[in-house]
Amino acid sequence: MSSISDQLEALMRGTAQVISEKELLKKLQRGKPLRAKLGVDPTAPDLHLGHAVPLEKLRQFQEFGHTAVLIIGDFTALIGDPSGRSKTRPQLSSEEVQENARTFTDQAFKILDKDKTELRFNGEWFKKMTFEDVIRLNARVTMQQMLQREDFKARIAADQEVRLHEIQYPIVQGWDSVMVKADVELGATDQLFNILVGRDMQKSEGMEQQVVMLMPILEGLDGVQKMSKSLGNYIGVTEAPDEMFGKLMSISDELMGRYYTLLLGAELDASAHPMDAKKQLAEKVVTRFHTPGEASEALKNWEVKFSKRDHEAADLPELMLGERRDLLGVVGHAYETAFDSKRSGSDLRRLIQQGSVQLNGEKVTDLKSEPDWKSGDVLKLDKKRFVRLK
RNA sequence: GGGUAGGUACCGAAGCGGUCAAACGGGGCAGACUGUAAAUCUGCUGGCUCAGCCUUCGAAGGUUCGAAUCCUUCCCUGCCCA
Repeated sequence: MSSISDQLEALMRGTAQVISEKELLKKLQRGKPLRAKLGVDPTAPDLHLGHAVPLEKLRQFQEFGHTAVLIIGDFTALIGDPSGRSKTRPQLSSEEVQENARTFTDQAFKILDKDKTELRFNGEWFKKMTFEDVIRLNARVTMQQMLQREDFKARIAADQEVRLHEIQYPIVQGWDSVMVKADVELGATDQLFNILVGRDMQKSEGMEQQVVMLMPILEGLDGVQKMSKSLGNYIGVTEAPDEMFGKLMSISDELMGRYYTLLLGAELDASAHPMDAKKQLAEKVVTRFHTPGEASEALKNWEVKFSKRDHEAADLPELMLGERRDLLGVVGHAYETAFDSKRSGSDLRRLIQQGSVQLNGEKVTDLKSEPDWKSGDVLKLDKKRFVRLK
């Protein structure tokens, strides 16, 4: 068993802000397992590496014998967290939320130890509330407090709308902390405000206040904006090894350092060649969500496909020709069947005319031509997509 | 409720009767260069049976040879006042 100070040091690692370390120490010294809370909204059905950052921290708590309390915000998702938002989040229907919640938890347990996780849905307590309860809950906070919040302030300053339901969000999230008696609440840095409200709520309930533990926000593939599904700059935890590997390889060197600290909890070895370092990063991350075997397979595949550009040897999706034999038709068919991606005709035309499409390494730009398709031919669609004809 | 400013393509933002599928910027995609990187340069960025045609500028009507641009009604948002 590790000492309290070792534990504290490990828990503090990689955090962006903790309020406060002293409180955390005090709680740890008590020797009782802590209740570490992480709330997630099942707004998007798929988890990505950005979500993985706080989940990893939560797992660390589990490893030290604490209880992970994972709250699925089936109720809060109906509101939509305004954190970091410059506009109102769309509200989801209960059906969508239910559906998302399922896939969400399945994926979260790729990281968390399911047996040591207390899974809660906040609809459990909120759906029972009467309007009177809601009013009373609201009486606990002031308008001024809510307006202190940066997101709201900014929107108000920019003359953008702020809907009343949005200012309910922190109150609701805060109440979660009371209901699950959280000792620590984890979250990304944009959760500071929400989590602090939780502390206030606990205080007014005469409870010991939770420690706020904030994790940095992981930038997406573009290296600028935070990783999010809606921005399309994400790596999903369920993505195939090759896909995941490829995406990781496409990040900038600068971003790679971030990923090292936040995803691997390690420092980037500055002496290594950036590409080697990146390959290692990719391999480690893929291992985490798949298996070591699949990870090294993905590495090999990537090298064959992109470093050596040896598409003969690469493991590519196979394509059965469809009805059409003309270039435009085949390319469209390839996107649809091999990559499940529907593109408009104009889009395909553009791609072809701009020289993205190559047959066995040769650019082919005549839309209507009907090349002599042969089994084994390699057709490049765009930078990342290739198929082999069957 | 009163006053006022607005609603334009993925986003921001021009346009204010024809030359508008709609300037410009961002984003995205592609090409060149590379380490499938970044940066940079270039091109593309509504759809289609693509030298042509069809559908877009909050919605529905109307005026006109012709509307994103004018009129009417409606819907939505900001700001000021109450």
